[in-house]
Amino acid sequence: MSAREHLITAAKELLWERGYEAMSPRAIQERSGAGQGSFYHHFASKADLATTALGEVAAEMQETFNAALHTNKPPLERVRDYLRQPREALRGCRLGRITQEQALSLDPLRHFVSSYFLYCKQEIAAALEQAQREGAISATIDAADVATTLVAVVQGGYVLARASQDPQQMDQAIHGALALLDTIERR
Amino acid sequence: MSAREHLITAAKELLWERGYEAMSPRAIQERSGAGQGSFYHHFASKADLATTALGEVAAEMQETFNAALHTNKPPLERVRDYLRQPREALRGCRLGRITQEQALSLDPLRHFVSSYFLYCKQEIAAALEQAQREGAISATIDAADVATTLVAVVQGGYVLARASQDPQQMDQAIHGALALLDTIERR
DNA sequence: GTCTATAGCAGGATAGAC
DNA sequence: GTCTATCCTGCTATAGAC
Repeated sequence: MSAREHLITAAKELLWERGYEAMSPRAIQERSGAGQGSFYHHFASKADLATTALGEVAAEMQETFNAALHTNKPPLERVRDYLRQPREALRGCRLGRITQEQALSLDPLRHFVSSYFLYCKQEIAAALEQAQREGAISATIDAADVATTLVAVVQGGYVLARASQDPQQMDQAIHGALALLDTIERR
Repeated sequence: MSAREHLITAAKELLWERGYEAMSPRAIQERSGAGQGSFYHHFASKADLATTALGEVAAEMQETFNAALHTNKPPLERVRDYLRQPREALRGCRLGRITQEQALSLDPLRHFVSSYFLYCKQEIAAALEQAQREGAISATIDAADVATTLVAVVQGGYVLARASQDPQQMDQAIHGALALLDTIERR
């Protein structure tokens, strides 16, 4: 692996562990094994490296999301699969965390985050609409609203888990959402 | 208002706007109109001032929460009132934001946040249980799980709103939650 | 209680040699 | 491409006068 790739890998780790502001070029260099010279040879700035790193993170997260939502299962089951995906609740969301940082003002970074959430919401809404057409769930609910709610539950689950330093908070939030989903199902 | 109070007020504002790490003693002094001397005369450190400030914030937020939940309305309606409370979605949650900061390792700060969420969850769960006893909602759902889900929706709503810089994301998440709540209601 | 001066350190980046 | 040395700035806090 080249120095450039080592730097990106280190940045992805540190963005998750500490966030953008708290990720110093020094720390990136130490973790990657690359020196100052390599850093500023391959990237114009810390923001530049972070953009590359977060882009990779966004791509990975979208793939993970698709693994749950793009299967041959019935649509409502695919939504449940998304909710039930394993998550490292205490580490927080790799994209959502940017949301609470000054770095949110860096447009390229924010773009990755908002695009990811938009994608999740749209795919979940599409699945819910399909479930409605198939008569699996109530036709009166607003699929887009509920899709947003479900994505919010996951993000909120991270917040609650970190606040109490208890990963079960995420599980509880997810279980509650699954229970509510069961209720709109027609049997 | 004394210099001490000016400092606390400024810290509360800056904690909301920028978070703990990005809130410099300099900025607090400038906004409060107090000098270095006053700062370190009244508080031992930035962490000390932040603890005092966040304690006041937590108290205010609990009061706001109680305004919705502690009324004479039917329990399910009180839960809805909580969800429908006005929120400045783009500014984020004054307590939830700490969750994504290094400052989470400062135990006094984290305590305010986790206590607040615990309180909200318990009160909402109690209201849902009362609704169950009154036969207003399905008796089969787990009130504690759903209470956690609802608190998570609000926190997630902040995340989504900030990510897209669109306060409507919060409204959408809340609407979806209200729609799901309607579904568990017995009519 | 409040002021000014100052210290020590880390962040982010540049320069120029190799 | 990578290294070391160096720069400037701002953060957090202390010192000591008033």
